[in-house]
Amino acid sequence: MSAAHSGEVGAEAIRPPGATVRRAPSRSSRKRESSESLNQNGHRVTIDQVAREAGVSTATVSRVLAGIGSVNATMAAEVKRVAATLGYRPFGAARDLASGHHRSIGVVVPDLANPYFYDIIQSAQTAAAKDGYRMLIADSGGDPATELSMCEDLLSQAGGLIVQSSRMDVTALKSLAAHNSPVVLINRVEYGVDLPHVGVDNFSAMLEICHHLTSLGHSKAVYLAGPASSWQNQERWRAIQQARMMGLEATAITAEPTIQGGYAATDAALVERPTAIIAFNDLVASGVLARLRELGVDVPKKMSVTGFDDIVFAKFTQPALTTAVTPRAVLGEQAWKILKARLNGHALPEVPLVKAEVLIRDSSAAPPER
Amino acid sequence: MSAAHSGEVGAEAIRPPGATVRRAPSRSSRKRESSESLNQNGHRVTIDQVAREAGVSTATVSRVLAGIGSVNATMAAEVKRVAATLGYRPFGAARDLASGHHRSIGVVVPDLANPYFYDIIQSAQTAAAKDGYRMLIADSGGDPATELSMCEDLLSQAGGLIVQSSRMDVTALKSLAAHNSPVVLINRVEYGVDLPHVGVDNFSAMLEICHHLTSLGHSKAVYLAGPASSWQNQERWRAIQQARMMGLEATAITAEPTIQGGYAATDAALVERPTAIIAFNDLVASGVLARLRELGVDVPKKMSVTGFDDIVFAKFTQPALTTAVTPRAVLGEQAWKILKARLNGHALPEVPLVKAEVLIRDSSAAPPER
DNA sequence: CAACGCTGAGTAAGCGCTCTCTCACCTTTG
DNA sequence: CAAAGGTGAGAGAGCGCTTACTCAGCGTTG
Repeated sequence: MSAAHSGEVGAEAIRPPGATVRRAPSRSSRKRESSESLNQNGHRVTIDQVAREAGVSTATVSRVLAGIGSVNATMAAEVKRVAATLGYRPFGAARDLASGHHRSIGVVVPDLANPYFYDIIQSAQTAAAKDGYRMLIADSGGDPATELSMCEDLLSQAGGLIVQSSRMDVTALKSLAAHNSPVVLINRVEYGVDLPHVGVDNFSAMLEICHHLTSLGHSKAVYLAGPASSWQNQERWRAIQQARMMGLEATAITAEPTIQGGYAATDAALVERPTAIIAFNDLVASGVLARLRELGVDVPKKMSVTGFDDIVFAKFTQPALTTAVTPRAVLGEQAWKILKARLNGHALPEVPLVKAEVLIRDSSAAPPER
Repeated sequence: MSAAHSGEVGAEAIRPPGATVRRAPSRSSRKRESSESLNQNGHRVTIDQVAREAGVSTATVSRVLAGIGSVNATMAAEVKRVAATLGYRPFGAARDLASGHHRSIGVVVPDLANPYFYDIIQSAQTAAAKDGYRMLIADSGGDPATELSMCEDLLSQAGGLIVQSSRMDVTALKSLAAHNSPVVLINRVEYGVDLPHVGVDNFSAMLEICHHLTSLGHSKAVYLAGPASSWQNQERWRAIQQARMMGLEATAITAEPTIQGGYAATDAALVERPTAIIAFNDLVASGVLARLRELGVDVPKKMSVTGFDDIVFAKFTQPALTTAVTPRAVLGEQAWKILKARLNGHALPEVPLVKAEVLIRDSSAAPPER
């Protein structure tokens, strides 16, 4: 261990006195480089300035602004006035550091351009905001490799995470769970991974769609499947296979879970000569509808098409889409509820899979007579 | 001013020595309450622990993890190994406080469920992430009153803000500008407010739509207008009025800027007996299309309909929508570019309004013969 | 071979808040 | 009227990092 520098007596004789003191100026010059949240003079307005100006202690300013503890009304008003005049804005990082926890949660989704996620994000954001939390969002691009590092990164900024990670591999999930991270999974149930989750009961909903189809008289369908590794896809496919007992024969063809994906996969689906096409989700179904229109295949007279999710546009496709309504706003709220309990050290609330109601619109009808 | 407490000699005699020292334990017990980012023992893993375990100083750990400065390779490897083993995750707030700036930017939009914003959010997030910034997102619900406080709130957590605030009043904007806040406005040009902005050239694009319509032979149109206070709406309407010189007579009817809004306003538009309906955006146009279909009005034979924005669904409406392609991804990137320059104290890059290309699809054609 | 860079790594001073302690000053009680 | 109990506000110790400053240990030069 080397000798102490400025604290050691002998060293003091060698160095000019006040060497340590001289650091302060260089400090402040460093800060001037960034212009974030600085006032006209290029300095950040701190709580100390407000306190000095208002003639009170920083503790009091803190109390007034946080609205906790009892403070003399006149004093409080003065503090607020000074804070407003100075344009004081608490520096979040300092607050978080002092209080020991972040006031943000992170949300990771595979594709921010997908309308499915926005209802979740919106409701989660609203719910979290009510409890004073902000929301960080990140688009993983659906890449399993970056997903974990993205989560790790967000976890250094956020108190907890809501993760919609259909693809992220189990090892990554386990690593998250192992470090005891406050993470809630959306639409993914993974046995053997100790992470709470919320999700839609995909199985029941898809079974209901199949039932709707068979009761209409369909017996041959094609399932335009989503990503093979996705839990949602697995559940939906499991339901379709189970529907064999109801007399529905189905083959699966994988498609990109997008409009383009549905559009592109339609021709291959037609080769199977089905009377119904069960799409992984509404996006895919929309693509199918567009392609069938091009091909002159009448929906629903010649072909029934079903979607999943009931995104806002499902009602306005031509014809309007028969689909399963996944209550995404509920998912967002539930996710926050669990995360909040987790952050506060409470017992995690038990939340069952959310039921999705099947909405029959105009894209499904009895199959054509043979 | 009252006398100092523990620093005063007289007081020392009264209180037991070491009174202040006793605070430490109560501190740590406070922290145990929150379970965020704590390891199995209920403690946060800090850089000190990593340093001790790896037998180096915290400075070295910091350098290794930040990847700056030169560190002995063996030492670096060991530090990384220890950090991984311990599940060390830097506490973002401490980092931000020490370095003096937040590594997040905030984005405020009036409605997260509006697909218009998806591309902006996605591209801005991607661009910012490349520079090591996270993205905080907030839904103001379009309420002008909450918008400012939401911005203020975010500014205490974020280095800067990207604001899409069609409604926020000028006073609020000025207050933001007055405090020298790093804010970039999207799709709003406000003279007299010293805040940088990026936006689409709504005027030219709408003029081009009008030109398209007049060249087709239309002379009577209805504009289904967006929010009156919105800059975008004002620009678009200004273009339509200018189109009178091209022989296009148009009246404006205000509609909610949603699918439902377009649907609901269609009947009122028809009263004017136009041959074309110019919708504020694609959402409104979709609603119009849905209502016209219900009414049995053939588009485009009996009625032309145009949208604006080219959201992903515009291509798949029936008929496919003629619209102006607003390059939203570009907007997001530009916004970040400006914000970044602002945060780094560089001169703000000059960015002109982005041109929107008009895409003629199937919802517009020559008006019916009289 | 001495004087002089370099380099790599340690030391420790804050960053701007929060919150526990502590005490001065009042208001109740016995 | 003294003792006990409240209550409001100040003091100041950190929170976990980053980074300026410092210096020991070497490799270069003249």
